[in-house]
Amino acid sequence: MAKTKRILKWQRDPEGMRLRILEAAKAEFAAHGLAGARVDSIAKNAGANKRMLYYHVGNKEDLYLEVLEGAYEKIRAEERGLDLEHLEPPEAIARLIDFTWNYFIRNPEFLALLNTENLAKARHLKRSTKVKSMHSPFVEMIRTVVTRGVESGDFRVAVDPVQLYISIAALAFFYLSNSATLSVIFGRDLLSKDARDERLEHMIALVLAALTGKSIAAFGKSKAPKLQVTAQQAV
Amino acid sequence: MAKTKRILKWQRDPEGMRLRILEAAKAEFAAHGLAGARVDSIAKNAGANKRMLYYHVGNKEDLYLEVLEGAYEKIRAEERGLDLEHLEPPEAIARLIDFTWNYFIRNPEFLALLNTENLAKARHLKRSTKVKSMHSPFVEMIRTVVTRGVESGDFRVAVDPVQLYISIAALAFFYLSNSATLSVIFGRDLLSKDARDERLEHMIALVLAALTGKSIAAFGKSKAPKLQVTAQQAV
DNA sequence: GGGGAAATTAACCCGTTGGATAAATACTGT
DNA sequence: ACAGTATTTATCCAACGGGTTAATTTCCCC
Repeated sequence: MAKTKRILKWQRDPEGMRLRILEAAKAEFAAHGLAGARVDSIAKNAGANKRMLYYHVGNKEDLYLEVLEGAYEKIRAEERGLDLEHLEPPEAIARLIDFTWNYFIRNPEFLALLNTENLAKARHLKRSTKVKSMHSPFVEMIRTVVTRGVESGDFRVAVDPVQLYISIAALAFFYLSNSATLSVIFGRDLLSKDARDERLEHMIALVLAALTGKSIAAFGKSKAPKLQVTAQQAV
Repeated sequence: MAKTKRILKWQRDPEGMRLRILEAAKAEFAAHGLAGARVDSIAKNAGANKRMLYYHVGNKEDLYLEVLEGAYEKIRAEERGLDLEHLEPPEAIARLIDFTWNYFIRNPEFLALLNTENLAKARHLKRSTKVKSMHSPFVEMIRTVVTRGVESGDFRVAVDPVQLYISIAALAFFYLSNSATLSVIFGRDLLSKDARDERLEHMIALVLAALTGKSIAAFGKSKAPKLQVTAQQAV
């Protein structure tokens, strides 16, 4: 064992390399869009060589699609863990809003990637086999909550779960995705802690007030637990 | 006057040329983003040549900023014509939603441009002198409506007009801007006539139900006048 | 311990793109 | 008719950017 300790110029690590490439690609595509992303920049940030991208994943568009699919998989996986079934319907909706909001805050690249894909008119997503099947379970989950809410008398309406989900996503997504321009226009920092707390309360109050028709004093799951907010104050 | 009828190879039309350039640039930036836009393509679609872009406007980024400023000016101008002052507050809100929705539908490039600018973290907008001042009047207009609504008893809450405006814009913007990916995911065509009508009703019902706490049978300004919708059905 | 596939590097290729320049030509108001 | 302005045509170019080729290194299995 008295071998000469060879100095390795590099180590083999295909899985790790692949992950680093996808991570760097996600950041690059999110920061600059598909057209603005630079393959060389991805390689460098992955601590790799441009050749590696093509070796492990494929060309720029393959890379992009894989990043996009990964992003969808990630949020759907977390959504599955939400477990809204055994919450009171209003609480379940509040939790859904809270989760969506915080997921978007924690994963700003997700927003940028979706915008990029929509600029491309979902051209890549349409080609994806993985993504299409991932969503129906989640819609059913929301439908169940709404149905339970109507039966229990908590909700006065049977909302289309797709409309409801889109609205919840919209309230969070637009605010965060467009915070840069909105902050300039309104002359406020919309991403400050206070502004974010205020927004979350506003969204929950808006949706729950519409669904229940009541003021919502103690739905609890708000990220600002100190403030006991009523719909009167917070919509 | 027996002049030779000269055959003109081209006409002078600096203003027209400038407009065509900006129009073509708007389409190009909206379709491909800032990085994806091609200066040569803009020139061709403007019926001009590349030299003219630089002669009349400037480089690519100057061109982009001018397009962006023009887009903001246009929507603010139309908003000023909304004239919400002498409507009943709930009707005023419904009209605002209706207008916002239809403006976005009529001007899809506006949505794409905003997304592009947010991808750039509002880098260009921050440099713009024109845009910053254009917005406060509009917020005041909404504040007035809300205040009137609270005083008249129509609204049970004094909403922050900025939050309200962002929410209204969000409900419309996200749906339309992301319609490509959402349509794939939910397996529906979200841009069909029926789907659009349904969405508009949903948005109005959601916001007005939250503000008024009542069912909203006849707020009238909906684009689907045949359907007399109650909040019960439409949220 | 060595052969060979797998992983990685380094170097190169070549079309594209934004931008600049020069010169010629045509138009239009005065 | 003239002068200044608008427009075209032609060309250039340097940087960039996606993609490829060939050589090199590593490491696993026999």
